[in-house]
Amino acid sequence: MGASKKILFTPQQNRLAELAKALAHPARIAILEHLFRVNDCVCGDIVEAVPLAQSTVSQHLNELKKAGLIHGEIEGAKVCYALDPKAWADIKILLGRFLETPNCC
Amino acid sequence: MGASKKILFTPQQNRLAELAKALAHPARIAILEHLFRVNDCVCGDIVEAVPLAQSTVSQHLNELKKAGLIHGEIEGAKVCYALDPKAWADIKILLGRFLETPNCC
DNA sequence: TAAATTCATCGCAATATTACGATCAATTTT
DNA sequence: AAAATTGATCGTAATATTGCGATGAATTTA
Repeated sequence: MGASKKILFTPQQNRLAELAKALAHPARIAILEHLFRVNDCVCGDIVEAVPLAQSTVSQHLNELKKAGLIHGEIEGAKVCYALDPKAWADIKILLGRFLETPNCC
Repeated sequence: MGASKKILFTPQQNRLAELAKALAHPARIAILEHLFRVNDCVCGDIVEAVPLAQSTVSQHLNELKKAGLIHGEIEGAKVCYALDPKAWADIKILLGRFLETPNCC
């Protein structure tokens, strides 16, 4: 075994875990921070902003896309990546609600 | 290769990724939600709240411990798990600051 | 003391992630 | 048209994660 057992959890729990997973790598944090800074539509200079090989960065971009956090638009030979406002609102609500639950022992 | 290259990123980026990683599994979300609900010091009934084997739950608890989000205190034969208020404040600030960065394209 | 409970850890297997170089298709530039 | 740029994808390899049963150490209960 070793496959994650999504069936056993609620959609909310799975979605929250999925969003967290998208943030669970410093390179992806760095990519998102870069997209924050350059809030104009930014293209593949992301590769230069992250100290990893081009193919690796491409994979990380794909994971962010799969989670719905960003989307890329083809613009000639380049691709324009941008944050997805809808998904971003989503993550704010879900994570916000999660973090603000009254806690503690 | 395959090892994560922490050296290449800032401590903040690594810590944020580490915290996100701790949340990146529905079972761990479920465990934390359970600890939220039972805000009295709760003991190992966590296993019953999560539909996985005891050994697996124990591993997830250990990952939450490693990230500093919870800590367990031995109380006789049982162990009392509770949220760590300090780490929780930490995650709120780091994730909050991250999520509230002005965005978007 | 013997049996039961509680929870961590070990050993194992399956799968996922991380990373890179090489390559490919598409588009630009020369 | 030929060369260069851009960025996705493939192949490969190392390592991490997920999950379970079995076992073990400690404590409780009978």
